[in-house]
Amino acid sequence: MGINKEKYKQEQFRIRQLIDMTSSLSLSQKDIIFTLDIQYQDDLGYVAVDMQQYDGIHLGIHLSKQVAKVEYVPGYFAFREGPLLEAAVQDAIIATGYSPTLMIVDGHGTAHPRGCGVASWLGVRMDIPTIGLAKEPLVKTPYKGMIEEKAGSTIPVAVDGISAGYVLRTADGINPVFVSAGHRITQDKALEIVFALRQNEYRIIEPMRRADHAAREFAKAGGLK
DNA sequence: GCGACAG
DNA sequence: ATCTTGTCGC
Repeated sequence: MGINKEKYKQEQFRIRQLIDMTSSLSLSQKDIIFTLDIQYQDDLGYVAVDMQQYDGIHLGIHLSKQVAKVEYVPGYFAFREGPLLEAAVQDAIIATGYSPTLMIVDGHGTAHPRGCGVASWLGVRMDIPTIGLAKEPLVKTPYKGMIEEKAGSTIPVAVDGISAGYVLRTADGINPVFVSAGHRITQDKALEIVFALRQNEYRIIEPMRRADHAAREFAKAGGLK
């Protein structure tokens, strides 16, 4: 079963109009950040929602299993993973009582061919600020040989001449990551927050590493059944 | 037509 | 993303 790309494109264009990337989100030390990651076993997603305060205090991780109903197609990732993330976040809020001031999503926000990656999709759907944080680029942008080796170095990314995020070196001499606004945040603020969350010499920020690890362990345990 | 293609 | 052996380096 292939997906209906035309129908999804229209939905991406519709959501793109609703993206707010001019609001200047300012986080306080006690504001809560949810960082999301999923491990799959076919269409069964093991979702980990890491919860921490901006000051670094870890609040816990909420786990839930969600079923994907759409296949993965590059450029349409949000339609596969978005619904699982939304359900998992709702679960986490109900189960823990914590509500996120900001959510960090494993994937792109505006750094997308049609300016509407999974982080933007989720942010607009839930009307919560989001940041897209990806390990690989989706929109081709030159940065190799251009970005400095030093942690903190950046290269701006543009899609159709519009600012769409940054390539960010999170650790000295290590492959960069790709940061972009999801919703209700500026590109610069998204960059600033991701870099502030980098507390070690790892490429992936701590909350994302925790979510990734937790989802992996969860899938390993759940997958034995 | 060919290659590229978040997770 | 997932599958999977070996290998290099701290």
